[in-house]
Amino acid sequence: MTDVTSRRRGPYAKTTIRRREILEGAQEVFARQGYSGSSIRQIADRVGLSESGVLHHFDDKRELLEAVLEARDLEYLERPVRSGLGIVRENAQRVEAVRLFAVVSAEATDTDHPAHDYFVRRYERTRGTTEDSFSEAQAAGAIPADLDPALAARIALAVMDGLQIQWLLDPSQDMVSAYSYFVERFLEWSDEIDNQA
Amino acid sequence: MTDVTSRRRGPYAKTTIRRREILEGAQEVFARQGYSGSSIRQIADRVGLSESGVLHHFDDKRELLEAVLEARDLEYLERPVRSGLGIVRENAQRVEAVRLFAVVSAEATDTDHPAHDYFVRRYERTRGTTEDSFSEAQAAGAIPADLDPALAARIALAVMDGLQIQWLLDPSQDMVSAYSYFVERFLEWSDEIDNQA
DNA sequence: TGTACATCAGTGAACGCGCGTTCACTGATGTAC
DNA sequence: TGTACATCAGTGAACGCGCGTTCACTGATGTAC
Repeated sequence: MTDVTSRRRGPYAKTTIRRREILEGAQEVFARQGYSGSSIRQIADRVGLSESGVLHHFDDKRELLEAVLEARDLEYLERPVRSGLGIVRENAQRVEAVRLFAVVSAEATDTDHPAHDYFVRRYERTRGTTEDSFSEAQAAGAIPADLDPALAARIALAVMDGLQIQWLLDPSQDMVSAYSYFVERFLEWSDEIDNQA
Repeated sequence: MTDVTSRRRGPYAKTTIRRREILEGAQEVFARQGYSGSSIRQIADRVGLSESGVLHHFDDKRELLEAVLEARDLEYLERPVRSGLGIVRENAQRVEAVRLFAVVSAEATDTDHPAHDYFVRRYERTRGTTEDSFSEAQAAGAIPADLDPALAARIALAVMDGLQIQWLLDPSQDMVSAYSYFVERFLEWSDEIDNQA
């Protein structure tokens, strides 16, 4: 912590930049081809490094995937709490991130997949926070009081994920208007309020 | 057709059975690990054949995937037209088929994937038939007349796909009750009617 | 009912290739003095 | 301000392995006669 370990040099200034570059390249490759369909070679080429150059910064392929997912998650957490529609609007501008989660989460339904536990936990967490938002919205009178917050949360997340796959297969499909329509009819929530959940 | 080509011997009786066995094994493997994550070796082991034994019946890996998807689709088409809820109920008993489509369709969002065109076409078709069902249901007064059939179709399919991913990640999640709740609130459709779309 | 033989089902060895990972190395960087 | 040197970033060769696919083959099957 202080001088005891001050013999350790610590990374150079370039390191942070390089790691970020590698993570960006890895995300693009993983997003397109999934984990098992991607190779370190492809990622290295994209960043302009050798394979061992990449492995100098990340111990192995698995750690690279975990770092990519973690980085994307942190980016999400940094932002203010948004409505579901706000998230969909944002996602519509970020194909790469959407593709990453859609492709890798489907791949990760296999219990042997390196990111299986990660996605199980992630869905639990997302379901929980969405349910809480719905409960709060009910208390505020923004959505119907008789709506089951737990079921509604699962359904709303399902709509998001499902629309994303449709959109990735056919980019001309408009995710935002479809989700907006769902919010109107299912949550009986006008576009203007658009604050939570 | 008749005697002109009668010199051709045609496959043995065993062939049909073997091909089916291979397709079943291939489906299980593809469903778990996707296309690029699976190997012919894994499939051959499951059926009790050598790699070249499998390739005697199917020219290459790509053709094997196409045959698996086609066989699954034919199976679906053989059945009578069912309600969305009926499909979900059926799917809840067939993890393997659900997993196959969920995993491979996500992988196939990449335009270079061998099944990309297949899934693009499949979604178009499914969207179309679902929309038609909704229109008919509206004419019959079974669902609200002011519902947009096209948007509702996309949303209903999205709910199915999204719930499937949640279910695959956590098998304790009940797809049927969640979809049933969606149908009640979104289509304002009581469980009893349960006939079309 | 018997037999010849074309075509089938399936094997095992071999191929070239890309994979993830290791290792010894070279040069750059920054710190301690 | 200068210098020694530990630690860094990154390379290139090598590894063992599994991959999809080919090919020549062996034996089983079924048909024609």
